[in-house]
Amino acid sequence: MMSCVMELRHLRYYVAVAEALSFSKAAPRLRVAQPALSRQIQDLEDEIGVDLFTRSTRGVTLTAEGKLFLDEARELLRRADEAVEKTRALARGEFGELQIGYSPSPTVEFLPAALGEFQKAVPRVLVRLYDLAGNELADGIRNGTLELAVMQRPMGPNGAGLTFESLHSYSICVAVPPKHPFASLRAVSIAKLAAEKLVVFRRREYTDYHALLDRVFQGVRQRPPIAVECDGVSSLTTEIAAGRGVAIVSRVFSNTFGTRLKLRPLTPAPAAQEVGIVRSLKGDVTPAGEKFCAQLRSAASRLAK
Amino acid sequence: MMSCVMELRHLRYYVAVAEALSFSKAAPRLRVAQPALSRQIQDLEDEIGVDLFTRSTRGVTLTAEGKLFLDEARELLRRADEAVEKTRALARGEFGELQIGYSPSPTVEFLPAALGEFQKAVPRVLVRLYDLAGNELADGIRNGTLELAVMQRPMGPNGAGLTFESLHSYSICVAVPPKHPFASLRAVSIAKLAAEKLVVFRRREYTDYHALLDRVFQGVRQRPPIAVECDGVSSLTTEIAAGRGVAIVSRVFSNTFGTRLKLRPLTPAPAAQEVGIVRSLKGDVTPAGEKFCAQLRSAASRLAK
DNA sequence: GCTCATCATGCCGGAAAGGCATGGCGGTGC
DNA sequence: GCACCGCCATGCCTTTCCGGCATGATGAGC
Repeated sequence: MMSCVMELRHLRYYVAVAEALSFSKAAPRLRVAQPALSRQIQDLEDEIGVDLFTRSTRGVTLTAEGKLFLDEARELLRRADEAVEKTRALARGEFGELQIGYSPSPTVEFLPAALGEFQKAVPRVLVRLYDLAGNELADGIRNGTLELAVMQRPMGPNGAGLTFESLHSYSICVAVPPKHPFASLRAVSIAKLAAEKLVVFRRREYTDYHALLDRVFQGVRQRPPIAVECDGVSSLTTEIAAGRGVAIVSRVFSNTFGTRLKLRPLTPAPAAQEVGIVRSLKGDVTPAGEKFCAQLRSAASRLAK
Repeated sequence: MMSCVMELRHLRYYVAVAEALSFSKAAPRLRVAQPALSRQIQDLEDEIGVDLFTRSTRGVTLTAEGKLFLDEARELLRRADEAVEKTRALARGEFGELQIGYSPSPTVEFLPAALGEFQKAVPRVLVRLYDLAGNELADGIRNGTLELAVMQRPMGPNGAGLTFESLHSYSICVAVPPKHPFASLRAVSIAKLAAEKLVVFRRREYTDYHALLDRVFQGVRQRPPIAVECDGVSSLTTEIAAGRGVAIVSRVFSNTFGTRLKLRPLTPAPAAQEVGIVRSLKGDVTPAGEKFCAQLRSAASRLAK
């Protein structure tokens, strides 16, 4: 009986014989005796129902069908190796897709570097970055859309079902124009802010920012009045530089402001803004995700220096 | 020892288990006992070095790596089937490429029909047609560039190493304007042509045509003078219709000339122009080529009616 | 806690692949 | 033209490994 079905072994043998154009040459390369090879190729030809070789006493030549099948067999073997390699790479975290959420502003000092190094280290991982608001990031992780997020520590109900790993802390400061009286102080007491006007981000888009403000002024009798709400960092910078007021921001903005504004610490110092990795409590992180986290930690630790 | 290498069997088993999400469900479908399946999948996982299933007592689920590998395995099996099928199709003459040379003019009455029917019957065969001069066709077949050619019978040294199979014969006629005295005759004797002027195809491009002329006027004392050489059928038609002379052509042009010219047989009738299939004496014709020849014969035989 | 379903393991039988020896067949060289 | 050599095919035996049966281990459901 020859109810034998085609196996990859047949293809491996076939390619070897077709390349050597000889059974006896191919046999030792395959660590197999020539008669065994002979029979395997016969089985293959029986299975296909087509002669792939024309045998002669001087060796073998490929038939037209044999040439076609050689190409196909090579391709199949290549793809088989590739399939295994891809699967191993996925398990090693060197292949696949990564859905990552982030808040741009607080992560600007280390996320770009981490991402660049990650892509250089494992170029076969496709990283998709999602710039979302804080609660959207948290929801995305909970429902599995996002594997992890790089952002400030989630507060209150927003953090349910999530874990937070702090990578870096930014102290809370007051931003003032260079000629403002505060600029010459080493630190500014929160009480003194009552006499200033505040430039803030819009409450609508920046709820986390306003939560921060609430924490800073917690227990203060009179909060400073709001001079203007801004829709972003650049307009905030302009407003303050123009003297419309001062702003409460984290030290992460020091690079953004450059020499246009001065940052002074507050006394007593409010709780610092923590920035780090948020992931689901239960859902697993893929190996690629773990590698990305490691890269984030590395980039953030260099930042501390 | 588990020196087992991956075989298609592993992939077939894997896909079945992954689709059933159960060893015991998949086993009967594969006509295999469940323990055997179990072990084959274990071997596969060992070979890859990655867990593809997460086992539980209720069944199995795919890991992320398993999902990827399932896609890859399905694709591999599909391509393996395809490879075998393609090879079989090639052997049946239902797949591949066909390099075919032809002379357009003498084959116009059956080649287009044969080609159309062939493409309808075996659409997976890509037919490449080469419109070449007679000697180029013969050379192409001898050096293997062309598998066969559809053309007039090769004459003299041009036919060395080739076989010719006649499909249709066209008698040799004289083409005259409708008002020419010859038009009222039933046949024209070759001797009478001496008083006419000849419109001919250019010797440079139409060596076969001039060989035909030589045969027609073989043994004739005085050949008619050549009035003009034309570069194609349309200019030849125009010249004759304008009264510049008459032409010796095969009856295949009767459709081309329509009512603009009249064709009259010659007496004594010269050897007819045979049109058919030319192939190499030794080189094999592929199955697809044979199929094409059969289609040509079929189309040509209908022509005779 | 018992039962049931599911996957894993041990053991054995058999089919298929592999190895060795040999036969058949052309081509080469003397 | 004959002997020799190289190559592929075949016969026979051995080995390997896959498959089947029986059974164990484990967790879910009642």
